[in-house]
Amino acid sequence: MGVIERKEREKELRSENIIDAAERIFFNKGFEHATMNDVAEEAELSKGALYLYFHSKNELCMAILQRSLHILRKIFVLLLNEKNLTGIEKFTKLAELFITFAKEHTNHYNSLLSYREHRENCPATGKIIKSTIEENQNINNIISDIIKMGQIDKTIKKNIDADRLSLALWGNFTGIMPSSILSEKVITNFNPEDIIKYHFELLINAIRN
Amino acid sequence: MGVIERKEREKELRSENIIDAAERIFFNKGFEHATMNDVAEEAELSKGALYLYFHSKNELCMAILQRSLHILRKIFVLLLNEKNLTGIEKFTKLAELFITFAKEHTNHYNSLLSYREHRENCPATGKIIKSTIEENQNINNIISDIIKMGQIDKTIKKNIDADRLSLALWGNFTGIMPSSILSEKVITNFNPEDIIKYHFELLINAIRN
DNA sequence: TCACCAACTGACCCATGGTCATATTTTGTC
DNA sequence: GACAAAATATGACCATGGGTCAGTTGGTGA
Repeated sequence: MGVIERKEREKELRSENIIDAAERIFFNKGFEHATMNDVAEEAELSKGALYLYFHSKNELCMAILQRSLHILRKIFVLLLNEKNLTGIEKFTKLAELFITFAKEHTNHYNSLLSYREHRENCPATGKIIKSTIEENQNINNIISDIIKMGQIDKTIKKNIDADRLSLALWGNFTGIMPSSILSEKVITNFNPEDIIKYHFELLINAIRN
Repeated sequence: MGVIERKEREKELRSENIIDAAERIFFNKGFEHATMNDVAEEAELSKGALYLYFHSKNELCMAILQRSLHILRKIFVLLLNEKNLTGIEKFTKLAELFITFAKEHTNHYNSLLSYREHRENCPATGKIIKSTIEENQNINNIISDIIKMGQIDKTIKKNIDADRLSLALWGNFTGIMPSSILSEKVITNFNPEDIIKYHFELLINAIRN
């Protein structure tokens, strides 16, 4: 009797459906202006039911953020496993992929930037928070691994600290600059893409063997 | 009769007092958990009075953020005007100063990271938003100028794009990584300081003449 | 002394996150 | 099929807090 298993699957499905609905609502109205009633309606559930699956509005948001990280990780994994590319070539492609991600998954990219805002209001013990941290860690490891591959195939200098550099890059990727301050046209004519690419160029020069 | 002038001064003073109170409350309770009633009480005013000086809670927050930028700018101006330092030396000191700022003005530093959150809910026409953008622009110009000084005194490569590099650095400084994701002990043993310093090291290698 | 006006007050409005007693559906048992 | 127990869902309700506004206060200038 796979009743329990089926129920578990259904519960998982409901949860995913709620996140789907939340994405549509949050991405459309913005986190602050979207209400839990909106989400409930979109999910074809009552508000109370939402709270059977998520502790709070913030946690629901973290679930979306986790998805964003998941998408990005999958993209990076593809790069990591690609044959016929040297380490430094993969490293170069990182910037490109990230820009593509920001362009093609703009809403998800933006969700990453509100990590702080939502994270603070979620208990650290939750499953969602844990997955989020795990995804994040994975992404850093992938970047780090790409650098290390470059050191093995001798296209990246041996003395580069792969772990530190990967963290620095990640910080740069998710810096608030690209999407907010920079997008104030008043401030600059450069677009975020420009800046990220230029920054990468300099780093590549610094680490190339 | 300087009555009008005096009144203007007093109004300005009130405004500053409110921001003082708001800092004490927001920095203590956190933006989300602090209420306008708290701020009003701390400022020894009624809630209604706050709204004579600031359009919204978010705008009050932007006023704090503007102060943060102002503090940081003053620090950077000192560096810019320092004699007896070459361009590359000043550039090197930028990282140090920023880390010091983050350590000694942690609350103000954190306020910078919530730019997006508050910015979205403020009309672009407001005086506070304008000053914020201006301070931001100034800081970018200072960083850019430091790089250009290095190019003049030949300690920094001629072909470095000062404007783009300054924006990339600013993005890195205000990335969400340092204070949030990185501070999850689970993820890494490095502290933000480490990462920023290492990143700078690489860049310095790349741009040094 | 008085009219005026800017500064200020705080009771009030209302939107919304979150709760909970109740209702509905599903499941297991006989 | 009947029925109790458990799981799931409902939506009226509550508390909170951002924001408003009719009314008060007190300084100013005539």
